[in-house]
Amino acid sequence: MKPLSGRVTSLDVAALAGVSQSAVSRAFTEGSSISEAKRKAILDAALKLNYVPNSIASSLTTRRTNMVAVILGNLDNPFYVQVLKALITRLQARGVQILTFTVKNGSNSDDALMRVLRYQVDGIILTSAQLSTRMTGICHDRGIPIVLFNRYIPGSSASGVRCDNAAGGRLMAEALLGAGARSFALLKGDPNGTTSQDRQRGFTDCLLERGIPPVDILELEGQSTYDGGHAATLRAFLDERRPIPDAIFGINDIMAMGAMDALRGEMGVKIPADLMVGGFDNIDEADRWPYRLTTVRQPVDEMTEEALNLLDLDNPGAAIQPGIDIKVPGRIVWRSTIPRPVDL
Amino acid sequence: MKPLSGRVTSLDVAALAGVSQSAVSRAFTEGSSISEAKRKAILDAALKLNYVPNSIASSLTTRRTNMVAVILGNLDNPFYVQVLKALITRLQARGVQILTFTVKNGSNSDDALMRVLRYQVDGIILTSAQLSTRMTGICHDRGIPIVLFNRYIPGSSASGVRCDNAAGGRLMAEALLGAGARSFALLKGDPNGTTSQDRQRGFTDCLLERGIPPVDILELEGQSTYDGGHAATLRAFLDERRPIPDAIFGINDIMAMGAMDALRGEMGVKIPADLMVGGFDNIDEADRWPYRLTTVRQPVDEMTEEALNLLDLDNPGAAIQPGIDIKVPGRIVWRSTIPRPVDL
DNA sequence: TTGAAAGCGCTAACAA
DNA sequence: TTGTTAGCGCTTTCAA
Repeated sequence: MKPLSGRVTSLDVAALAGVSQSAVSRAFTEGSSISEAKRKAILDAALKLNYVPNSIASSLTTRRTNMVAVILGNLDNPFYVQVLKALITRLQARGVQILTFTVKNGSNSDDALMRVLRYQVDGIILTSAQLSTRMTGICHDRGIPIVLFNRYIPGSSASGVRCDNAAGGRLMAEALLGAGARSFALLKGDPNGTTSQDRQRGFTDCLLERGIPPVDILELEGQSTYDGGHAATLRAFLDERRPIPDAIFGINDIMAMGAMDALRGEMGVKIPADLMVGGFDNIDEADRWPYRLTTVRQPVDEMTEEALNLLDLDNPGAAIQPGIDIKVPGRIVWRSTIPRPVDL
Repeated sequence: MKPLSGRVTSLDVAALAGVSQSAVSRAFTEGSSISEAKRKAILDAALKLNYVPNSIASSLTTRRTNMVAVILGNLDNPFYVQVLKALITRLQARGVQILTFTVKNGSNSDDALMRVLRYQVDGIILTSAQLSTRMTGICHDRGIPIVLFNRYIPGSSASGVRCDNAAGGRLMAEALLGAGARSFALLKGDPNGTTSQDRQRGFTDCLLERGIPPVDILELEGQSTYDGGHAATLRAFLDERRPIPDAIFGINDIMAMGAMDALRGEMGVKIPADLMVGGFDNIDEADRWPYRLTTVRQPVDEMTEEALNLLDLDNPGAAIQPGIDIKVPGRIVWRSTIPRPVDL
């Protein structure tokens, strides 16, 4: 009895093993009551027929797909690759499948969300873009937990985890001030992202509080990308011939790296001698020889862990908690782009 | 009639719109015969109820999930991130969902494949690891096309796309010879990957043919990672004090970058004055100021395009073609780690 | 163009 | 511990 072309179902296995179809189902379900002998016979038959249980079919009855959607903005930023990796690792370990989506940064994720909903995912992790209240509503009605990663929707009840971005921005301001900087450039990121906004705000607020006049904080649009950071730096200091400040803060590492390459590669600026630079994220590249970037570390592992906790995949039925907003603190990783204060 | 908690089905919509359930199904199916009036009424009702069609349920009857599995080895290599990005973009544009998997490099992907098969994916793209003939068989029996990306299984009938890695290796050997190199180091990658093997073979074969004695080709194990390339370089030239050769070829860019950082950062070697370096892949980072790496470009767009063609998602029923193996040529991208021959 | 009815492959009561 | 039976939410004949 060779496996016929196409599909082998539990019925085929049942027939070969001489049991009922439900017995087959039980043999493949953890903790189902079935005798060892029968299970073994069924597994044998299944192997012989190359039977693979159909999760799609079982999802229909169990109302669980064991799939989670991960919606990402920007895979050009290594930080989010790192996040994706961490999520995949954790989710895979739990036997959960990952439906991956990308959404252009700043654009609305409603479409992506709608498509994902059709697949009856058990949960959604969103690292990108806007989320309409209508969508939050739909997910809520359907009992699908949705977790925002490094993002929050002001006034929404969606849960999320994020780095304490504002505090991180302040940390960097303090670090730079402590190292003696008095004039600054701020490489800003995606204007729609709360993440960028918070870091920027924390940074400038702190500077202002410490008496730095607004004129001494030059704001540059870096688009959150390497190329954006590179281009903005060139434009400001080469094309527009603005004076080089004491320090530049890239709202994320990848922009800071773009700035560094522009500064050193095209303008011969020495870092940190001529100018200090600070980043945010602590991506792997920040530790490499060309950069050795002092930055604010985001604890990816803790953050992804918390995100999955919020998803609470083990408690399907559980009423979705109203907007829990977890803020994980970042901390400075000292490397060589900012002289470290000796007072430690 | 507010949307009840939980699930709204086509039946609910049918009730509200005053039509049969099958009419609702038709309203949501392209090219189904249904009157415009009815369709509009149904769509209205659906909107009112926040109805989202259940793809899981429809997959059961149509036998198509519109999901494709992408199995990846190594997201630490930016090249594969680029591949993933390209695949996501293309697949998403066609309305296909992506089930993402990672498999430890060199390990067997059977488990991942089995899990994926349960989800009745319409196709599989595999960039990683081994693939047992049993698995190829199962996929074949079930009519699931499987495409190997930059990999092939010698003697298997699985289709695939790859860069002409051997030819690329030769290209680099020629480039280095042309620039005057006579002694070499070869940073090898994953010993189980055909990709690495082919590049290495092409490289050494060419060198040998051109009269370079084997003693002048030092082989280093770089594990296909930045850290691996970095460490192997340090070990060979710093710890073991081997003489620095004229040139080093990193089987992929990320290893070459690791080597460059080790050479310049820890040993003060000048590139290309003291030693030339060649890479393979042409990842974005290779073009950046600290590296400006001369490398063999893999045409990611063409390759992913071809991969999807092989998948042939539009012809579900079509008998799976027997092992088509597409080889796309790479070409040298000249930058500054190898002096460019003037004879052009 | 429409609706009724029969499944798709599985799980989950319910009896035995 | 088992088998029987009734769905899960949809698509798809088949008649009307």
